[in-house]
Amino acid sequence: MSDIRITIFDDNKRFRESIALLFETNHGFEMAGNFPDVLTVIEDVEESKPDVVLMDIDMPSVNGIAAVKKLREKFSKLPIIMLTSFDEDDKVFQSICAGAMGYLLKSAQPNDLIDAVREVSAGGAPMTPSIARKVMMHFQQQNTPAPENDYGLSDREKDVLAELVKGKSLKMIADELFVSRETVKTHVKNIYSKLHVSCAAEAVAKTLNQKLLG
Amino acid sequence: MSDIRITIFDDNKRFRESIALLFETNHGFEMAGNFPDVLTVIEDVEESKPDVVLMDIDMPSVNGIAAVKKLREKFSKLPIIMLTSFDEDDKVFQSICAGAMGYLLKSAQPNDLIDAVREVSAGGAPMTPSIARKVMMHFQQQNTPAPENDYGLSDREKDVLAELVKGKSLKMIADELFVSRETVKTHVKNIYSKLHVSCAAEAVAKTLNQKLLG
DNA sequence: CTGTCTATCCCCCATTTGGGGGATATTTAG
DNA sequence: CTAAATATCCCCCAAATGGGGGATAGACAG
Repeated sequence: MSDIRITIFDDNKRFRESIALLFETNHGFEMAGNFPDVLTVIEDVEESKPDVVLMDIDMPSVNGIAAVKKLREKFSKLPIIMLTSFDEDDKVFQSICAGAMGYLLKSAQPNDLIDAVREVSAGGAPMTPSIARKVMMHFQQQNTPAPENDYGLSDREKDVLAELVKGKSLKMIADELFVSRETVKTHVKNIYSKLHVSCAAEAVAKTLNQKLLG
Repeated sequence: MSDIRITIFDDNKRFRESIALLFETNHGFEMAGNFPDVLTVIEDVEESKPDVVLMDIDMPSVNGIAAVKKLREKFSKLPIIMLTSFDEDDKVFQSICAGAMGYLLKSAQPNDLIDAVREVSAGGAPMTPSIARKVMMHFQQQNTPAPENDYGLSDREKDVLAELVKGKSLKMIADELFVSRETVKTHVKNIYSKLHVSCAAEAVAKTLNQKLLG
């Protein structure tokens, strides 16, 4: 097994040097590159050909999150670990969405860093427990149907709404549900009134955005 | 600091006993309950009052995922760690969506189990690296706009589509964009044709479901 | 029993939508 | 330069939508 090649982007020279020292004195790792900014991040990565990128989240001038986005577009599978001094929720989430696979505090122990790099290059996603929990919570929220927030829609109204979401016309819905078009129309009117919307498109948008249906 | 109380649900008696032994012989832990099935999971948890629940994902009769859902509804903050013999993607995802906070293989080392319980009760989300990665990937997909999948919509068409998603009528869109209603209509026609849909509601559904707009 | 909620149906009718034609100007690509 | 996209606008017209009104029957609660 060949060494894991690491490229780091961080504006702090001291920190870059400690990292370089850390990985060069450990077997199985090799520094590939070492840059103070992300102005030419794509080229830097192309030339240094790292297996793992370490990216400072807070850099003056161009910020690390934007750099992650760029890298993700160009190198879709390159593992990136974000480094930050503080536990800043917002930025961490933005990084994750931008495509970073891991997230660590700079204050982490050298051993944790080493483990994280190993883990990410083996297909894992190293992160601090508190971040992991936040990601999970967010994930759950996104994937659960409605809590109790159905605006008091009746079962039948939900049936109709489900068909509306599929793009069906009143007539098609009437056929699907074996009732007259007029009945569907009444349900639709009531749905609009309960959801406080005034047309099908808006109802569909609200339904999907708020995950009103299971 | 008081002990961390643990309740386990697993149909395998041997396994339950090993777990009990493991936690009883380690300082800082205490077995609260020990059940072979989840038939009365709510009552079991109410009575044993655990800080952490260990739940086998594959149990005969009633399955562990459904049990997690029930628990999550009743005890919204109780940390649950899923245990499984194999790395079954589907079930793991279902568990996560159901509200489990952690996920481990039964073949994990005793030490890992202990760490996981500590971590989850401290607000973390212990899971194997490969699961962490999958969660992250899924998370990213859900939170990124469209890759290249915009069906060849032009910029202007995206503008119009964005207004449609807001539930605006053709006339309103025309005013928003300072063009005539006819222009909007043409754009809408082209959008329908590019998205292969035939009405506003369907276009909105497709747009939101596939996150076609940033 | 009475009232409310729900699902079902009906009518009228103005407005909107969507499908079918075109047309022109500008920009982009080959 | 020529062709393809793109953005803008126009007309016709059938069909659908949405807003208003009202009605009946069953279920369920107080």
